[in-house]
Amino acid sequence: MPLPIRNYAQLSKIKHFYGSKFLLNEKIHDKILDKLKIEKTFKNPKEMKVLDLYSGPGQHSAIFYNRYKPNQYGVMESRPDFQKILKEQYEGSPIQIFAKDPYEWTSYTDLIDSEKRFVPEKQPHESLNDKFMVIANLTNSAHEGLLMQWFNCIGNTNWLQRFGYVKMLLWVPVSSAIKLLAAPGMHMRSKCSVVREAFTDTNLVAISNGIEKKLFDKNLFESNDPFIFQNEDTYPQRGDGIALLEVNPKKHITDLDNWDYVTKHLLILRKTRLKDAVESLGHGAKDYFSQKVEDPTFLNKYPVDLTNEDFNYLTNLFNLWPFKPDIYMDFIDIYQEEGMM
Amino acid sequence: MLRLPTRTIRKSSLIPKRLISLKGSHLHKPASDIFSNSSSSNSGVGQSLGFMKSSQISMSPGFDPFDRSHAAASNQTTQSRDVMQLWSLLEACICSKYYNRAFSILQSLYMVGSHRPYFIDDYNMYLESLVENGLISSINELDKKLSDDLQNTFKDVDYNDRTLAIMVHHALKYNHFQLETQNHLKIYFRMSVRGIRSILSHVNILTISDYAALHADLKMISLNDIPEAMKPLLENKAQERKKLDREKPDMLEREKVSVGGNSLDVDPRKIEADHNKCIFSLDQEVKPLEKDAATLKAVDTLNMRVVRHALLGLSLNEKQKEQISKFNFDANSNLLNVDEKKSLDFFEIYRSLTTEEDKSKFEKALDDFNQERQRALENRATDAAKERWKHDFEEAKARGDISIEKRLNVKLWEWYSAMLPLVKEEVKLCSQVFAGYANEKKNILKMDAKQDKARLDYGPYLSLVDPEKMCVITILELLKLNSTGGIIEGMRTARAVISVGKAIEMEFRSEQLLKSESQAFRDLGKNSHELKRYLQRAKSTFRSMKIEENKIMWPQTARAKIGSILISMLIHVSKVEVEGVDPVTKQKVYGEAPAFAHGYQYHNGSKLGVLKIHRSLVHQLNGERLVASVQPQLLPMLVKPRPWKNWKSGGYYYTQSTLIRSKDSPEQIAYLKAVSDANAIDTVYNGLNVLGETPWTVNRPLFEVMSRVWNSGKQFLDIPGVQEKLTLVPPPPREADPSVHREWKLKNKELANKFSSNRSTRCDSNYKLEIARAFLGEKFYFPHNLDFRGRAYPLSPHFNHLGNDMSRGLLLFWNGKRLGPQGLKWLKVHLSNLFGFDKASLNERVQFADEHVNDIKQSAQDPLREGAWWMTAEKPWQALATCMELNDAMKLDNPEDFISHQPVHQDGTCNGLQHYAALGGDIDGATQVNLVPNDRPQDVYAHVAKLVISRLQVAAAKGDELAMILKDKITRKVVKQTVMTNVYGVTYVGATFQIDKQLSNIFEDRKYSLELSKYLTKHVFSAVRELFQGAHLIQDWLGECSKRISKSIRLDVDEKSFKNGNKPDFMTSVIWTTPLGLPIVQPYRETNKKQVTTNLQTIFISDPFGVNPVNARRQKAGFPPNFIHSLDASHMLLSAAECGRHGLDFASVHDSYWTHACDVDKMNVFLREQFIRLHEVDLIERLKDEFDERYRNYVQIARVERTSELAKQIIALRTQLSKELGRQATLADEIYLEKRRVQMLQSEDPQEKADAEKMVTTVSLVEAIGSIEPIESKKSDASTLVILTPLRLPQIPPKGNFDVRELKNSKYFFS
DNA sequence: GCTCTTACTACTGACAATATCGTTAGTACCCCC
DNA sequence: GGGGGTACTAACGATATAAGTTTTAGTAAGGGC
Repeated sequence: MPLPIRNYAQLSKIKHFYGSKFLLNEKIHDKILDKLKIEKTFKNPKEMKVLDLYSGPGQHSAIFYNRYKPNQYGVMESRPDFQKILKEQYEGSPIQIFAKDPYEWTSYTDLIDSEKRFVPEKQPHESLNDKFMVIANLTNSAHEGLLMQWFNCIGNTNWLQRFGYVKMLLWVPVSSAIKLLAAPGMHMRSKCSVVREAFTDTNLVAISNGIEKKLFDKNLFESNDPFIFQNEDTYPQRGDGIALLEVNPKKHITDLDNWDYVTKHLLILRKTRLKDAVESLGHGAKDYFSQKVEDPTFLNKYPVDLTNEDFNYLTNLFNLWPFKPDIYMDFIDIYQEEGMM
Repeated sequence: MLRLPTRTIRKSSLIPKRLISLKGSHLHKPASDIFSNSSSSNSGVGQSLGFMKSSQISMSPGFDPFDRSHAAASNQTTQSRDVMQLWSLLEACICSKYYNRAFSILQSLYMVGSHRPYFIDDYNMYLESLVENGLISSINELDKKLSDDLQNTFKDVDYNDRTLAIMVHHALKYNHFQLETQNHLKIYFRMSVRGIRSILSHVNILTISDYAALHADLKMISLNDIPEAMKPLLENKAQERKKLDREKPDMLEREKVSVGGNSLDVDPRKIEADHNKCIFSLDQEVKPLEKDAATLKAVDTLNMRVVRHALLGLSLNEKQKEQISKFNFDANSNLLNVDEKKSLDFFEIYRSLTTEEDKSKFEKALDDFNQERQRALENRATDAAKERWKHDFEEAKARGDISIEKRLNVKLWEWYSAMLPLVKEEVKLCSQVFAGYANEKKNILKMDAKQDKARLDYGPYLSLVDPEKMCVITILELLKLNSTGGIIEGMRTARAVISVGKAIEMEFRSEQLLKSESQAFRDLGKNSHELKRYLQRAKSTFRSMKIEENKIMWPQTARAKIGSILISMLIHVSKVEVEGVDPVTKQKVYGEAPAFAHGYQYHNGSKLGVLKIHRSLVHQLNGERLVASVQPQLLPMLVKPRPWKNWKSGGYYYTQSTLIRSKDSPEQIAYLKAVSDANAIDTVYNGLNVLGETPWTVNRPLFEVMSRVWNSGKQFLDIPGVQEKLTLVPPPPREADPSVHREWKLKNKELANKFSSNRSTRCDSNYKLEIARAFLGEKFYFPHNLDFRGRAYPLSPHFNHLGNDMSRGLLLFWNGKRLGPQGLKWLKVHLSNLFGFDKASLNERVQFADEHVNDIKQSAQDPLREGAWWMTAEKPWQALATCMELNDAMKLDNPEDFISHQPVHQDGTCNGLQHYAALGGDIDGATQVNLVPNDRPQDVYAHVAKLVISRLQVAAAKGDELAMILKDKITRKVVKQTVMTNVYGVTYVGATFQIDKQLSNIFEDRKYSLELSKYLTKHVFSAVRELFQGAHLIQDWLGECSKRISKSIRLDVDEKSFKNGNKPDFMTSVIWTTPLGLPIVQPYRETNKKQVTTNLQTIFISDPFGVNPVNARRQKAGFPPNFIHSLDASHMLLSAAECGRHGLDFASVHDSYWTHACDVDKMNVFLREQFIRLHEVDLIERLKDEFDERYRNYVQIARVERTSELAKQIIALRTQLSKELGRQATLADEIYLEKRRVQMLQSEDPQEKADAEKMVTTVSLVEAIGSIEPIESKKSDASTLVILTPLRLPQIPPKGNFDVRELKNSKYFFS
């Protein structure tokens, strides 16, 4: 017997949406799932486990459950109004409600390691985990930081990503999608898009209508062919649009600390030729890199145009530099001092 | 309980008095009849203390805070900013002799209409420079130039007497015996605007020779026309001339110098030898500062001998005599005792003198000597540093030193040598660009063109200071900034460039001053000693004038630009040897790397430009004594500070300081200037001068103890130990849980934080100790100025009596006074207080000391013994100093005969609350803070703790769990900080944090203790509120007033404020006048930071001359505590002045007053009298009157229900208005109309006035209704209407009936 | 129905700063009438 | 020769950045009396 699904009109009555935005049209959710074809990864969906973070009112959760009947489907939601409606709707149903805060790392360790209420299968970091998937709604702009951290977790293979390369379906604000999907040379190219490039294959699955395509890589709309839904099918309607990303983690380098340092610093001077920009990596870096980089044209490039491959190359050189600075000193300790004068 | 005879009753009894004083009547006699003692005999100021005069000035209609008086040219911000920039550029161009550019800047300045009246000053500056630099070759040429300029180019400008002074000075360069010259001079004098004297008053233009020529040779002026300070010099000059005419001066003759009437015969040969030696040593060690330094040197040399002979004339023991004869009294080579062996302990000598006569002779001689040293000190710092580097470098070279670990100074010298040519080249390029500018630019390469364009900007500034000095300054500044701004091995770029730029500017200023001074007095060379006195006086007149004249500050952008230019050059040349490990071969690798590197760091997603200092250099820096690089403006002074005479004249001799440390608040300066010019704040100056004139010396025995501790490198009391380098925790494995990664980051941040705070306290202690070392045996002073609330602070930041326990322990009064019976008692009380035993009766405290007599002895004799008693004190270093003092006293047969130098403190018990209690008239509160006489001191904190406990017990009885847990845990200590900071407006969260700090000692669980703290804070707050009910009502009232004021609008508001439609920018800051007449302007405005492009990166800085919207939140939060602080500051200054008047040495740390032990009783009487004097007037009521007056006609924005009658009327009026305007009427329009109405109401014309009375505006509608309270609405939706209402402040809360005069006999008020 | 408490969302000055891009305003030059 | 338009540039403003999250007040709603 399928789980009941509440419609837009019912769900939009909820008092607080806590700054998050949800697609609340059952039909469109179905179309998106059609498009996603998660069966390709999860050969036997009935054996899979799904952890649905910041599920909100849980409409999509029920739709997903009804469609795939996964082995276990957990929603983690900490916000009272959502908790309330989830309980009303799904308490006692196959959808398990975890009243924990997805923001807290301990929520996961408690759930998985201590309470063992939701234990995904650990698979080697070789190909996508075919028993475990994460769905999350991070459309609250305040959660952008969390989104980026989750991407870092892919690099670190910790958090939920310790169970292998775990596919994630992430609802994010369009602005975050633009940041993450930016290609080399683009206006919004930044470290987080390099992170995405380095650790994942990410697709744009669906997106609000009325978004300028040119904000994305021009090939992206062709290759991903995202489903475009109407803003009227989302709630709350005010605010920017949202997008659904399909994140597929992949194999990547492991020397992340140096990589992080090099990438971060070079992207500050994104339009300064590499030969000059490298000097900001440390005392005398310009001399070192000019001497080590063999291809003279390479140093004439701009950091914003570099691919992750390029950054890996530079990281490698940096690592071999005898006089490289201490990358762990690269922080500022709180603002103190300054008496009166 | 509070009895409430309401304020109205009280008020009525006060009204007659207030009315009189409001009118400023002379008839009003101070209410001091009650105290017939001397406290209010201070003539003139009397009871009003300055408030009335001052507040009237700053509210008078003619006063505009945004006028140019403070350096802004008009109330239009952009214009004032432009003027400022033009000025500084003009000055720079003139000083760099870019006269063409200067002239075109003058033309731009001329275009600024509002600046026109002051334009002539700028023109004079230009003219003076032309004349001084010989660019005018004849009298006629100058005449022609002037008439050309003023008749054609600057038509609307008239010359003034200063212009004429320049002309006169110029004419006198030619043979003045020629008739033509004389004719010109006559014409100039006839042209005078305000009389000959006015022309002659320009002592900074006319020289002594000029005066001499005019007076003696030409008889054109009489002696009386000549400024007072110049007369004696002139007379002397006349004599000298006569002598010169008669005979060759006899060198030997003049060796007979007399001091204080004692003629000292000296063996001429010996003196000659001295003289030569001295010249020799000067040439060897320190390069002469400038070409005419030779002349000055001769004077100094003579002076030196005088000082020495004066000293040798005193009754001294043989050893002292020997020391004196060996001591080199050359001011230049003996700036300060860097080398202890060479030094002379003046204090020791002074102390050993027995007769008053000897003492005064000694002090006179010392003061003379110190005058020279102070001058040298303020002017020679950079040269001294450079010479040291050079010396070390050459020594190393001589030794053939090639070690990797070069001495720091050797490196610095190398950088300096490498940097210098670059700087010189750049300066050259700049002047080439300017030459090009003169011949109309020609096209060059694009890149170069861009660079040249930039040079046009910074070029003038770069050419002002000698390149050598700029190099030294750059290096020193960067080294000094190491590890500031939270960067582990480096500094913020922004700070670095600004600091360097500022240092260059400072150098320029003092160089300017020195240059013009020696120019002005160059004809007065070899003269006798008496003349020096006059010369000094004349010089100080001259200096004050020069300093005050200077209104120009370089814009931040200019500072940043030259700073960045210099820094990038230094980055380019400075290299250090480095070693590293090859990650592949694991071999050690050696190389060379830039010592400084520019880069960025992220913090919370925002980028921060940093200048990193290479590790290998950082290690070296930690070991060095950096005292050499302390700017002399930051040291105590060897002579009495220049007394405060007006708002920017006082303090150091060659540096300008302002009375108030305003951080970029032109508004504040404007108010200050207005009252200062009207001489309305003399009481403030008096108090401040007393603070500045207290002579100090270093406690040598204590210094020696500290020194030993320091050199051990170990942690001791509050001195952190030496730490090698920062070792961070290695990162966790990649796949560790994110929370582990986070922990790791936090841990490292904490480590770094601890490290750098340790480093900086150790560094700070190092500064303190090094400065103390330099001032061992010296007599010195702390020049003071005020923060914006009027609290006094010493200008010298590192080492002063406001510092920590260590600094305080190191300081002694230079003057000694016999203890006497009371002195001995107070010294003991002082010791007891330092141990924290300060809530007992005085006798008990004396007893405390008596009981520990052995501990005292032991502490004094063997201070570093393990577990010595003094270390257990709350303020150990001061306790040790007091132990030593007591011990020395007790060695005498009669300890009361002991001459004591130890400052004894009297602290207010929670001074803020004392003022609040006096304001609110709370009897309970007043009792608790010792305003009411009592036989033992009351302990507020304990009392509050008690109140809290009883509250908790009540709550616990009702079953409150938290209360049950807490009720036995409350001690005095738990609540102390919160009670104290409550007065200063601590937030709920802040207080919770403070309490948690205490509770976390008791409760393990952090979260739990935080919860408890939160709960407890609530109770503490309400307990304090209950105890100081009146005080809190006042606090609320103050808060409400400031909120309304900072959200009010002036009628002549700038239209730009309404750019956001009906949500205008609020521009009104809270302004009040302290009882002493000091206007206080809360400087909390939005900062308007902008990016400024520099050579290295853009930096983000605010323009100090912008007038930005106020930050209402801060205005509100800041006002109550600031008001109280302004009162305690007033109280302190009054007490200081009073103590000064009675010959007491006085110092203060805000609410802790210091004097000699024997004078404590007197001081206590004075300070209580002054407190009463302050609070006799109902200050709150007066404040409201002042506010009502100052903010009369201001309007505020309110919301009323649309359905109300008023709303309907207003809507109708607005509709009508819109129709008339042909567009939607705005609030700005309404304000404009209201302004018209108010203006017309004040009109002289009866018709206009009558019209105005009939006029209806939206504001007048509200006014007619009176109170909008019944229809006021808090909501902001369609049902409400936004309207303007007149600004109305809330009613003053009722006052309790504590009478402040009771205080008179409360001996524990301060104790 | 009223007041008081709680909780959420709106503040943001500590994005306690900087690189880069886009837009606008201003200026100079050229061409056409 | 003048005026207008165009082209260029300086100047200003806006925006993204990284990635544990952060106070604090004000307002709305809710619950208790």
